[in-house]
Amino acid sequence: MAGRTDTKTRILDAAEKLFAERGFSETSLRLITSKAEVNLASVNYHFGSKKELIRAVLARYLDVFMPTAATEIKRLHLAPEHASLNEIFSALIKPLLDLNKVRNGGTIIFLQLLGRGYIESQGHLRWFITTHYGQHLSTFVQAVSASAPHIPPAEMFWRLHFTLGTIVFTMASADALNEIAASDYGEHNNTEAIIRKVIPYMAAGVAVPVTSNE
Amino acid sequence: MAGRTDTKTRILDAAEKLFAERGFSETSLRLITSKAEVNLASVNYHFGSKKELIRAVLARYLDVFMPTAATEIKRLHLAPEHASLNEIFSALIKPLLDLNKVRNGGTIIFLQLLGRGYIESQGHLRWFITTHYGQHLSTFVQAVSASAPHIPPAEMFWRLHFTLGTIVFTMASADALNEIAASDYGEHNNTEAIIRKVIPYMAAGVAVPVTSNE
DNA sequence: TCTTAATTAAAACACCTGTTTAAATTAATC
DNA sequence: GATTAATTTAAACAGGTGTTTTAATTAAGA
Repeated sequence: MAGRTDTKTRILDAAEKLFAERGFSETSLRLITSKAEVNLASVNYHFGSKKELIRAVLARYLDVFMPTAATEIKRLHLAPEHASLNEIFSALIKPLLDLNKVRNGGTIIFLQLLGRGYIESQGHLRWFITTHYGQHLSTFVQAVSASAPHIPPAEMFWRLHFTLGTIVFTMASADALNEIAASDYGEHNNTEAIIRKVIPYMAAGVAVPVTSNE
Repeated sequence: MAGRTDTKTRILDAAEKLFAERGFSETSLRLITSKAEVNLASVNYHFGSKKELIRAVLARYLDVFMPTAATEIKRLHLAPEHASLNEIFSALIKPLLDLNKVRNGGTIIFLQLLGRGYIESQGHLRWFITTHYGQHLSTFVQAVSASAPHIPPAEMFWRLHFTLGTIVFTMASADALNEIAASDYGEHNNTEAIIRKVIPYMAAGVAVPVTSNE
């Protein structure tokens, strides 16, 4: 290995921030490399293509988040009583907030990347995540299902995606919403506060009894 | 007026479909005009710019949806008893499904456009909607607040945006989710079925008591 | 019908995109 | 210290973008 050994890291750091706040296709390699203060061609040299850079950015977070999240969920399973939905969702708070230790603003960056990826990539990210982290994912789904046994699997499938939409859309607009909330209600929430607001909302929605609509 | 009088309409029809399924920045004017079978320059001639075309596409739906939605909400207010959250949200079903009469697949196109707009436009759409349709919007917010008086205004602000995220993200991924649901659970849902699934979820989340998290 | 205005059409414009090339430079190995 | 490999650099490439221009065509008004 040679050269300033952190060129790859500089690119990843600059890219994830820009991707999170403006989206993948709205972020050019020239913008990334100028913010990272590296040469344009270094992206293709180190990552091969922009698409693979996007994958690398996401993987750097998923590789940290997924295992620790799954561990937390399994820890809940060991408890004598079944955990409540609120507890299960809350078990994700620590893994999420730990991403702030990995990098400044890591939590919200990760959630924003997730949202951008789901919406922009037309299913590619969904496929990538389920094939690479399917084990961890089903641990989570099983825990939720066990905690809300009155919800049939197909209905649970939809509700968990509602949940994903709730958190991901919220985080994508978090900055804008926070500004409005601050000026209209004098509130000032950080990422953790927003997560703690959204969990009861999601838990209630996931568990609400299925009714044949009037 | 002269020429094939429906050039503007042809552009709008082609644009909204492409915008909804691939996003605004991923859709080029050349793709739009080729699908619409009109000349490239006609977009700038009739709309001035791509940005104004986007606005026109959204306005064509909002101008139909917003008034009828507000009318439905007001009708609920006239009832002797306060409407439940489920009833309020359900009051939006008819205005939404009526968009299918305006154009084939109008309902899902509108919701997808809304989601794309909120996420891609970095607050521009939010500003546009609140300034142009603020009256209708606050009618809705008031109805919801009256139906869940135990939720403080600031909390309600957040929960209604959670709700927006839920529906909008769901619709943006509706096609992909439907495919998975069909292959994994043998389900086949149309737009209305998904809307009817999501309403109880949202209503439960909006109304859940506020708790100081453990 | 003739004239004027509105619309359509083809081409070019200026700029931005991701990627590749080939030379210069830096680091590692013998 | 010489040689080899890894990395960085500047430049060019090929293609796509929204927009503008200029001329041809079509419709409308006198």
